[in-house]
Amino acid sequence: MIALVDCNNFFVSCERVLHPELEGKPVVVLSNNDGCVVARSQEAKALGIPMGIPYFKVARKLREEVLIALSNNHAFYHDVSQRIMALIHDQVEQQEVYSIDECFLRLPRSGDFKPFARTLRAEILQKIGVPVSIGIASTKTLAKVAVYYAKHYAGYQGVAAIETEEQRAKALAKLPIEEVWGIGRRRWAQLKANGVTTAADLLALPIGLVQRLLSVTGSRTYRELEGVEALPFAEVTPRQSVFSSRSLEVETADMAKLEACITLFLGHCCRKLRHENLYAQELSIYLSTNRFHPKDPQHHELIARHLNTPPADPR
DNA sequence: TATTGAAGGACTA
DNA sequence: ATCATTAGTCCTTCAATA
Repeated sequence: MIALVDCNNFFVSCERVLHPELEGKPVVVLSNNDGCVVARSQEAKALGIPMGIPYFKVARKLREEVLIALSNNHAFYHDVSQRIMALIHDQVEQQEVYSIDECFLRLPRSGDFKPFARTLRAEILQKIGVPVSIGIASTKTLAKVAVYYAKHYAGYQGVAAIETEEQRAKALAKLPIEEVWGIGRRRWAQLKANGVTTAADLLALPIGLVQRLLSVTGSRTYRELEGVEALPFAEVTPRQSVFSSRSLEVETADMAKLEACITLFLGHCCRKLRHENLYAQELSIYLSTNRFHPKDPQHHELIARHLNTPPADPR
């Protein structure tokens, strides 16, 4: 069996560890340049604040003190994440850290998993102060489904399991297709056009059609929803690339400014590489115009160079 | 004909 | 009218190369 531990509103929960007075209040955390909302507390979601909304659109609510906005403190969130992951790691055979706020756990084939999950959840809350939701099922994708129920129905108290065929059928019949892991905007539209609105509807399609419509990844999702593992469980996921990028505050065509940015970002990437003892095989640089102004002339360019001898120094 | 590489895109948190 | 993240993975397509 597989469990998924998913931190609730992670960035906001981290801020609440430092500022307990934010508990119960509508809080959002902003992106790097305070450009848009990247995390929302339950209360902020209830106010109808969408994910990714630009700062200026919530500015009025902030002035009226209906909503609290915080700048993001990524180094701290990273630290909290590492403490949570380490705490969990000590209690399971296998752990795959999937993102800053989620990890998959490999559990024995059979057993009574819910008491374990409830205890783990309580321990993370008590020792670190971050509330988590835990989903248990036979595949990663079904564990995601279970987490969806753990988060959306208070009755589950943060822990939901799909352990029987009846539970699986019921969970999938009620799950909107767009909530399925791996179904994004594009695939949602394609499925809707084929009359699919729930996860159960997807399984009712012939696999051939799913293969044609959604290709390799879609077929994997299909099998995973059936309860057959189609995604690898990877304890170590070697990093493939490091990145550094920013949206510039003002548009510029000034080559000197762009060069300065690129030098800065390159230095940042090199620091990351050194920190993790990695070597670069390829260097790519991209530049993009503001794609949110579609009427302006657009230009998107990526250049890539293979590096024969991995450079030891950014200069 | 099979493999490789670049470009582009979908998706995720 | 404003603003509009950042970092990452994997897959597909198509053309060039062996």
